[in-house]
Amino acid sequence: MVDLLNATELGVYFALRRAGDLVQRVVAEQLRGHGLSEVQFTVLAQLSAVPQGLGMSELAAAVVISKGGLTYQAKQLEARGLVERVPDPDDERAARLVVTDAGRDLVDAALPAHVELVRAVLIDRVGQQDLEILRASLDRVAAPSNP
Amino acid sequence: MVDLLNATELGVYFALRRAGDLVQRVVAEQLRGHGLSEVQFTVLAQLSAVPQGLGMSELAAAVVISKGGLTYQAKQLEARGLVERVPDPDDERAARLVVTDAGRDLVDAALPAHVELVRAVLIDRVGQQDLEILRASLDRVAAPSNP
DNA sequence: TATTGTTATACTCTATAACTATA
DNA sequence: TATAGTTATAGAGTATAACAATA
Repeated sequence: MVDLLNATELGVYFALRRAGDLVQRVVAEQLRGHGLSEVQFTVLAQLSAVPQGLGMSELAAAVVISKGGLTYQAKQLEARGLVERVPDPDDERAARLVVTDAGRDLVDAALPAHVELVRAVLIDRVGQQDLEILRASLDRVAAPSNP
Repeated sequence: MVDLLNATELGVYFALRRAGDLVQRVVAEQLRGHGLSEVQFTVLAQLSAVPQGLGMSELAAAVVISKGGLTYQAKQLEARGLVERVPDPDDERAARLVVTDAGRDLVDAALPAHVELVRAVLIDRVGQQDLEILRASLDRVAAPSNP
C-alpha cells in the first residue's frame, strides 16, 4: 500500500491537469485560426526573441522535440516564408533558423488575441493577490531542477 | 495597441504552461512504460470508477475526443483485453465500454508509481500552505464555465 | 570520434464524413 | 428525423536510425 494523495493533493493535481489542458486547448484552437500549431507558434516566438536566430539542435532542445521533428517543422515554416535557414559563419555544419519579417508579422498579428484569450481564461480567473503565489508555486514546479 | 500582460501575469501564464507541460511529459513517459498513452490511461481510469461502464458518446465527451477517435482507442484497448464492449439493455444502438479485471489490474499496477511521480514533481514542490490556494486558483481556471 | 543536421521510414493518433441501425 | 456507433480515409506530427559533412 502506497501513501495515497490526500484530497487537497489530488485536487491540486487534477486542477493543474485540467487547467493546463483547458488553456492548451483554447490556445491551440485560436492558433489554428492563424494557421499555426502550438509547436510552430513556439518556434516562431522563440526565434522572434533572438535576431541572430538559433541553431537547430539548440532550438530542438528548447522546444523539446527531436532533431528530425524540428527539421520537419522548419520545412513547413520555411515553405510558408515564415523562417529562413542561414548558414552559421562559425560552424560549417550548423544551420541557424531565423524568423522572417512575414513570420514576425504573423506572431504580431496573433499576439493580441492570444493575450486577450490568456487574460480571459487564466489571469482574470485568479484573484490579483493570488497571482504572485500562483506564479511562485508553478515556477517551483517548472524549475529546471525538476526532472 | 492592446493591453499587454504585465510581468506577473505573463509569469503566471508561462509558469502554468511550463508546469503543465512538464507534468504531462513525465506522466506520459511513465505511462508509456506501462504500455499506455495518456488517453488510454484516462479512459481506463474513467471506466474504473463506473462499474456499469460508459456509453461511447458519453465517454468521448468526457475524454474530449471525437467518436471516431474513441472507437480507435477502444479497439486498441479491447485487443489487449483491457476493456470490453457490452450491449446496453435499454438501447439497441448503444454500446457500453466496461473495464475488465486485466484493465483494472493495469491501472492498479500503474497507480502507485504514478502517485509517487505526481508527488515528486508537483506536490512536494509546492509549500504545504500554498497547496490550498493553488488548488482554489486552478479550480477557477478549470471551472466548467471557463470559457 | 563526436556533433550538426537531413533524409527516409514507420507509426500513432486524430478528425471528418459517409454509413448502418435503432430511437 | 435524430442519435449511437463504426468504418474508411486522409492528414499531421513524431521518433528513430542511417547517413553525410564538419569539428
